[in-house]
Amino acid sequence: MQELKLRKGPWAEEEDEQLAAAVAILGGRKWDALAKSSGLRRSGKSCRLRWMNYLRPDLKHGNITAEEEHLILELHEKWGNKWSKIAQRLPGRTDNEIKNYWRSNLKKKVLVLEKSNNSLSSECDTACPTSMDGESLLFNDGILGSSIESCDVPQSPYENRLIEWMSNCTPDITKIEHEDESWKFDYYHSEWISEDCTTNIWEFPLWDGE
DNA sequence: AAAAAGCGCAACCGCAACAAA
DNA sequence: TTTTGTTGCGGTTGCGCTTTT
Repeated sequence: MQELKLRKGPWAEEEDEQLAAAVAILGGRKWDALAKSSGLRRSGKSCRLRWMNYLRPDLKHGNITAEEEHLILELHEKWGNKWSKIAQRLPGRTDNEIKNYWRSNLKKKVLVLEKSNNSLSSECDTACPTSMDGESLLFNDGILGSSIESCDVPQSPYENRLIEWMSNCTPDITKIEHEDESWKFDYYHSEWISEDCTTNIWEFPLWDGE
């Protein structure tokens, strides 16, 4: 008996309904069995992915907020590309969503800022303060914006919009180090906080003792 | 106005870890 | 203990839409 060829590519609305019904009855486990018994011509793997990344009722379907962006940055700095681990700290967000967001937004943002910092440090040394009272303040968005303006470096419209966006958005990406490593800079409130500070601004703890 | 480039996102692929037989 | 099947993860791709030239 020849098996029906499995479907690939975008999911149709009927398939979504069929999958949701199957999960309601069989539960979100045993994806292979679910795929077969539901009549969907999809692999269990594909069903799982569709459910986890799109159909799950507890998913958020809006834009990533500034708080979430900040948390992603913090956690990515700490854990690297451990997207599923990062996603666990952002309820309603999927690893795929965070991964895509990082690739399309934050990575570029970080690279541009790093690149800007490098060029500024060589071309506009006087415009970029590098230290303040024992703290190594490499740059922040205000300094970056004004420094770039003060430099005679040609910019494309795209760069101008990017810089404008970076200047307006909060929190920004900065690289600030405190001489006491147990202190972290709270980008959201723009202040230094102690790592063992009991007042946590986040719904979820950033440091889990690892 | 049209072509090219950029972007965002859903989905696929390969691999490793885990569980069951 | 080994084999086989399933699940979960991270990287990558493809496609449609938007923006730029």
